[in-house]
Amino acid sequence: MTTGMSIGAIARSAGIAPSAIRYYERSGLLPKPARRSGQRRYTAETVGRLRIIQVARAAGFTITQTRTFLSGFSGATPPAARWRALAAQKIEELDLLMTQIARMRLVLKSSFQCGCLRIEDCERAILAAGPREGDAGRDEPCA
Amino acid sequence: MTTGMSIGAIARSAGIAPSAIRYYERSGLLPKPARRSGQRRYTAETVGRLRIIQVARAAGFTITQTRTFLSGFSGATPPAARWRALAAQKIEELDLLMTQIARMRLVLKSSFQCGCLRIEDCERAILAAGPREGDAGRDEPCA
DNA sequence: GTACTAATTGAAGTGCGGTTTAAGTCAAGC
DNA sequence: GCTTGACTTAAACCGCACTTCAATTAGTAC
Repeated sequence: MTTGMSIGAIARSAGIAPSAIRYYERSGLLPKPARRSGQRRYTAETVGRLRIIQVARAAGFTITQTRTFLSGFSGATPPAARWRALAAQKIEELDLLMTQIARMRLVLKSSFQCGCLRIEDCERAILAAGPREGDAGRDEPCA
Repeated sequence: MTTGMSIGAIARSAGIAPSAIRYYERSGLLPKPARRSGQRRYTAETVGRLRIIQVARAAGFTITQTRTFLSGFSGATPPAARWRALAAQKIEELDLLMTQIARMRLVLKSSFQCGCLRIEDCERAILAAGPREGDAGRDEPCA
């Protein structure tokens, strides 16, 4: 604690490989940490940072987008225009993704509840609102 | 007219590259279509199939998972055990993903509304509901 | 027949997100 | 001193999901 955590320790506590952490550092997602005789020393703060990175990645951010995401918070600077645009665009993407996932979930759920779903039903269920159009409230309970 | 659609036509109408369609065929996501003098001929049905594939991919299914997903509906066969297990597991993944995306969306939204969010606030917001992080299928049997 | 376009193939290439490898450094314990 | 184990680096490698390439063929227009 007083000495800081090694890369192995922080990797274990974040459930991630040391190689990934080095890769994130190389990619500019993590700041270069202090070193003690050549070895990286991290604080607990970095664990939180790693978790955000994991969530961002799981939400579909690329490494580059995640870097922009993180740098949107840099210091006390209010989000720059570039960051704002990215955020707005990403929100739209996330909304679309959410509806698609919701539909996919519905199909998965109903398909192994009723056991009689055919692929044509699936197409209708998933594609009900079209891949682009924001159709409201057409949640079909197939089961 | 009843000659069916060319790969170029179906690619345009699905908003996807012909090369991707051939790749899907190779990967077993699409059945081998009829041929007229060597060239693939598709029906409109395949457009729907392609859309499902796109949604499945967008929801995070790999090609292999998508194949299992599609084959879960094969013929009139009720979903097999393998498919059911995949579906159950995928639903859990999707649920986790949904909550994470919702949080991410919230953070994105609030961050460019108030313009004063710091990264520590972000960590608290995103990580609020606990670090139940998704699996990456990292268990590989050494066979 | 000639030209042009869109299709065909297998093989090789690409970009992403890491992982693995090879060779070496450091601190501790025997 | 020697060994052990966790770390360091650059560079090579990997799997995925496609894309691109090169050479060829089929159909249509003139």
